[in-house]
Amino acid sequence: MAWEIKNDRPVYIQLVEELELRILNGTYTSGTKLLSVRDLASEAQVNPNTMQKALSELEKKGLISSRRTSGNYITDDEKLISDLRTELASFEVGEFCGKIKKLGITKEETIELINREEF
Amino acid sequence: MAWEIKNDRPVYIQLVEELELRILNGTYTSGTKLLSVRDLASEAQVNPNTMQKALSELEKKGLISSRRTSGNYITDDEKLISDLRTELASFEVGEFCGKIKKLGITKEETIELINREEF
DNA sequence: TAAATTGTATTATTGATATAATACAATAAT
DNA sequence: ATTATTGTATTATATCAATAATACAATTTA
Repeated sequence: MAWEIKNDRPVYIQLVEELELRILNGTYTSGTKLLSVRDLASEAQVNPNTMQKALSELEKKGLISSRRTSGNYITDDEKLISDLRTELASFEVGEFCGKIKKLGITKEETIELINREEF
Repeated sequence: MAWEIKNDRPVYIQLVEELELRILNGTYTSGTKLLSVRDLASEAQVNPNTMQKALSELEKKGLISSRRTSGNYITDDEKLISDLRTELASFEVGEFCGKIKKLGITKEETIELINREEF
């Protein structure tokens, strides 16, 4: 799977975002085991330490749980996942509309632009 | 005017974005003189060196021109401003739709969410 | 003319981030 | 029982970003 890591922001932040996205959109199935730190790091072509940092952030959010010698597991709390997905969507909409509004684009123009996009 | 600088990304990048936004949306009038580096830095509560770095980025883009002992002037090329505004709007729409799509939100849901926003 | 303001450059210091290279104890796998 | 794998921790190095503190020449302002 594609890991598009850029140089414009801290790598570990981008890893957190990508991992979270994959949990929220179901790419990583609730309750299942994740690849190991080293394998994930290899896949994303980053240092294992950096991936470890990202995973520890995800554990803080309750999205994964790390079992010492077994691996990292996606949470089985599907309501948490669903709620966070809704929350993230709302956040993105708010951020986007804030930017667009500041540019002086109207709501109608915005919807027109979105209608031209492929989904 | 409000300068909302956060810690999540390089400060000078955020300054470039805010300055560019103000030029594109007309807050800073085409052809007029800008505040001095020091005054802008004071207003945004950042180091003058950081503001200077942001201004030099804007000059690269052609949005301002610096005159040695006189000050920084907003470009009088209104077509450039208009074009960049359209370009930025398209970019934001594309980025937003990409994120929303990855979350598994449909176009209809997205438009519904936007309709609830204030503009 | 004298003083203040301008953009710009320089040097130094600090903190955050990323990578590298190991290391270890506990458990899983063979 | 032995080996391999796991998350985790440590130490070191390099780079970028931000701030601080000046400095200077040219020009504008008083």
